[in-house]
Amino acid sequence: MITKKVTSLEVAKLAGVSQSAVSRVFTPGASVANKTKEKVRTAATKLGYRPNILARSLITGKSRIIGLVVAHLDNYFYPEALELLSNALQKKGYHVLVFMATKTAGNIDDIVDEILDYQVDGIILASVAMSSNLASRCAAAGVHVILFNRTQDDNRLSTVTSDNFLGGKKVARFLIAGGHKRIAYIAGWEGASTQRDREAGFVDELKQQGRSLYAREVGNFLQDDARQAARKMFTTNEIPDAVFVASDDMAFAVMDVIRYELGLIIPEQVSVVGYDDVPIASWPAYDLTTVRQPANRMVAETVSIILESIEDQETKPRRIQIDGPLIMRGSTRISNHESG
Amino acid sequence: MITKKVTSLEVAKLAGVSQSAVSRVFTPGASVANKTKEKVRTAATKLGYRPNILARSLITGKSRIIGLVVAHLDNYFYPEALELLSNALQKKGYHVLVFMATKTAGNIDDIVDEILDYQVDGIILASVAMSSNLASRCAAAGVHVILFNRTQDDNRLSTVTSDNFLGGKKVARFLIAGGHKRIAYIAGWEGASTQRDREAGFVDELKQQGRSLYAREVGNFLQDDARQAARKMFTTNEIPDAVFVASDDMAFAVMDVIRYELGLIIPEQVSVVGYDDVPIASWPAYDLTTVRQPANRMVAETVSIILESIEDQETKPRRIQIDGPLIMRGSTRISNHESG
DNA sequence: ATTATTTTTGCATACGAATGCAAATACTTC
DNA sequence: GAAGTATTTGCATTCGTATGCAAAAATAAT
Repeated sequence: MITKKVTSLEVAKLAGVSQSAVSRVFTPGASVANKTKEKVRTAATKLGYRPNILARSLITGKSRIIGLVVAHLDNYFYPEALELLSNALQKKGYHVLVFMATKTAGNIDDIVDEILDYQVDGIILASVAMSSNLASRCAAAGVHVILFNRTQDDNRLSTVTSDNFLGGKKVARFLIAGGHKRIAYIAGWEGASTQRDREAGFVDELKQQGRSLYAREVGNFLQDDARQAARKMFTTNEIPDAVFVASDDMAFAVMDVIRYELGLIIPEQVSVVGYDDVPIASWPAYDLTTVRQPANRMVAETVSIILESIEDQETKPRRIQIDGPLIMRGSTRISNHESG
Repeated sequence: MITKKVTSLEVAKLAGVSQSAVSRVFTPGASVANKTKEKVRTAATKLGYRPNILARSLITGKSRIIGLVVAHLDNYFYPEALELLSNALQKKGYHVLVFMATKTAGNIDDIVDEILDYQVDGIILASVAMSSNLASRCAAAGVHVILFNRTQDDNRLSTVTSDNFLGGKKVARFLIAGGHKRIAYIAGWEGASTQRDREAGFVDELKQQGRSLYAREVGNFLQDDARQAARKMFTTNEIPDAVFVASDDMAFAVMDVIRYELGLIIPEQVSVVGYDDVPIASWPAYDLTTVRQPANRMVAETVSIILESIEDQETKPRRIQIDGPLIMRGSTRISNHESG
């Protein structure tokens, strides 16, 4: 197998022009006569020439690569977000270099170091936090960092999330209006800002209405932990009549335990609410009431922030919160008058 | 924001050595005295120096980037595979540049062209085919291409799949042994080799046992189409008593239609079998009998093929088929003696 | 101590494309 | 047709790192 990379020089030779001319033809906005553009184009297609992005990056300092760190691909929200992100960036001529954050915490910094090695134009951290020391290094390298679906108190980072606090409030309001008396919560991983904000909003609204949490367990955004939490929560004397689960993914596991292990009826005996509105939530088997995270709008914001920051290095970090509606489905009863 | 990239030259200056020395310190296997290695290392960490992978690639011709084209991230099998792939390659010092194949066919070639622009060391196409013309170009560029979960008659391409034909046979054998009389099939997209092989194996085994398909519809690997197919298939006079659905993802949609739209009982009235064994298949709400595609082994093979082909350009393409077990769960009845 | 051998080092160049600059060409305008 | 302006073009250099080669230094052998 003969590795034959066609270079601009060969094209130049064939077209009878200089290498610079070839480069200019492939550089939008450069000064080239139509005549030579023609010659170069035909020579290029004849040889199958395409500019070497890596070589170009070396000069321009722009690689058209965006680094994406993602964990939890097992939670449906992230594949969806990844697909949207990749597509949106692709349309703008950028591409996504993927880095998996392994579950064991603490290695994010190493990963970001690896990312920087590739001279990426920007970094997106999906549901992952970074050390402030590393944030400095990124800033020094001129690489804009965006947290997707997570916030962090560092004003060098942009963040894009849904309005988790408000989302939590909406759920509380809805459950109270539905006549629920014993309202419980199954938390996500407590280190996550999304978890904290959802719970804060939820509890805040309960308090405003003179209520408080009837029960609380931690599911860590993991299905196994969520199942454990559900077992514990629903094998007490007087079980909750409603539970807000911090993510859809956990909510499915909780519903399965409630129905198939404990034989309880949803929503008659227990209402369940999730968060995310992943596609499965609308499947009839779950038909889960949940707060939608508008992935498309979150992605759109993320992309626009990142492109802006690439074009204008002086862009200030932004913090976007996108409101998402409560999607009412069959996993919750509206009022307890019939069943209570 | 001052973009300050640290170069090997600056490190060299600080360490009091030549640029080559610095380079050698970061090139495994190069000849450097321990003393200078020390000096360079400390100077490097002091300045926060890390080699520029892009510049390195220009020289070595190796980018340590693997291009991955993926469609159908909405089918759980692919996020899982992506995670495994990315992790495995990460461990070997490679990274994955992701390209989404939009549903509209035909543009794969353009995408692969874009990939080649990044001077990738290899290309993985997940559930996607390519034109033979493009296969030639990749071969010419010295880039090894691997089809993941798809085959194609082109001996320049490596392919890694599960043994779909055998998988189909296993399902047929199992359904017949379970006493099913009216056995139906809901196909995936007919352009996909996986679909064809699964169906071929399934029908082949039926034939061997003197049976034939009782009904057949096409679901195109899409949930919407699968729902339509199910509605059509199960609103006839005498409905099938078993249906093999070409993917788990479609099978879930089919089960939902069967249960919640048509009010039929699974498995008493209909047995359902899927293909893939995605995580959801084991959730109690579905508890789906299915053929496991061993994603981890498929990924391991893929990675080993690609690394091998990078190290040794003369590697011949390989075609791997991995056997996967039939996972028996509650969506199928074992024998019809009780219910029939 | 001297020579032979191995290891280490720096020099210079290369990778492939982009770009400032000045020369060359094309186009206006009178 | 000459002078002036605008557009194209090529030359030479640059980006940051790797590497063949020969000189230098360190080590081994005698």
